[in-house]
Amino acid sequence: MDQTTQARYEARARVMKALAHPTRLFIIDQLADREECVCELTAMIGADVSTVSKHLLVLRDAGIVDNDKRGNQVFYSLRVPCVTNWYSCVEGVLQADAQQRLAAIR
Amino acid sequence: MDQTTQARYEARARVMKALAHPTRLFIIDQLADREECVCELTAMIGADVSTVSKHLLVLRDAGIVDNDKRGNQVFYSLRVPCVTNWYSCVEGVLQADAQQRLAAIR
DNA sequence: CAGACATTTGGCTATTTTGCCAAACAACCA
DNA sequence: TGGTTGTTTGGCAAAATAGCCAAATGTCTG
Repeated sequence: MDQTTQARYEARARVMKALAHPTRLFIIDQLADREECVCELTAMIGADVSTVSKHLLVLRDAGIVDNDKRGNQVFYSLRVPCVTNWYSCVEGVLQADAQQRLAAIR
Repeated sequence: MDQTTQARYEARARVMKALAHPTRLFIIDQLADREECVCELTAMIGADVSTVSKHLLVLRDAGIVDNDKRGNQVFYSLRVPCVTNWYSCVEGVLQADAQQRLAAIR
């Protein structure tokens, strides 16, 4: 694998890695409909604000969300909405798994 | 976030996490066309065989690949091909990033 | 300006992930 | 059977991640 190829896969992996956490996937889902402030997301998630803030930073660094400071609060929004399309595929993986486990039992 | 919801996001995150590594993304790409043996993948990747084997185990545990032992060698194949569709979206994230950086320079 | 509210940052520990080596296994071949 | 090839497993050290608390920053309001 040459260096250019390797760099491309590393860039892709950085994006994937940013999404590879339950809390961050939940955030993505919330932002699919509309932007939300950190306070609202924190209330829904039920973790420390600092924890949520760091998750948002990860998503931002990966280029997946944008943020907009308005007055007191900071609103986050999805920059690349297509990430929500992945779910059907992820669910496909999970369902294939479930079916295989069922088949093993029979 | 109730427990059922949390469990769902954790399941999704496990799938995403399995893909969140440059080497494993490369493997997925190779398997998009045809199955490959561990030896061939190892040659292409240029890491220790044991390292490649462990990456394949991660993908297998996540339900993304299947393996088939034939004689001496083990062939891996994609079980859920749709994962390769994500690339266009990931590239979208990366390109949006690049454009934003360009805009910042101007 | 002082206090309240919203968010980020620093720092720390616990946990997970990675990648290599060495060793174990498994299947083939002479 | 003994050696060779292909693959997995165990173990370990280095690096990355996660989540909490405390403290800093920024913004509004009285």
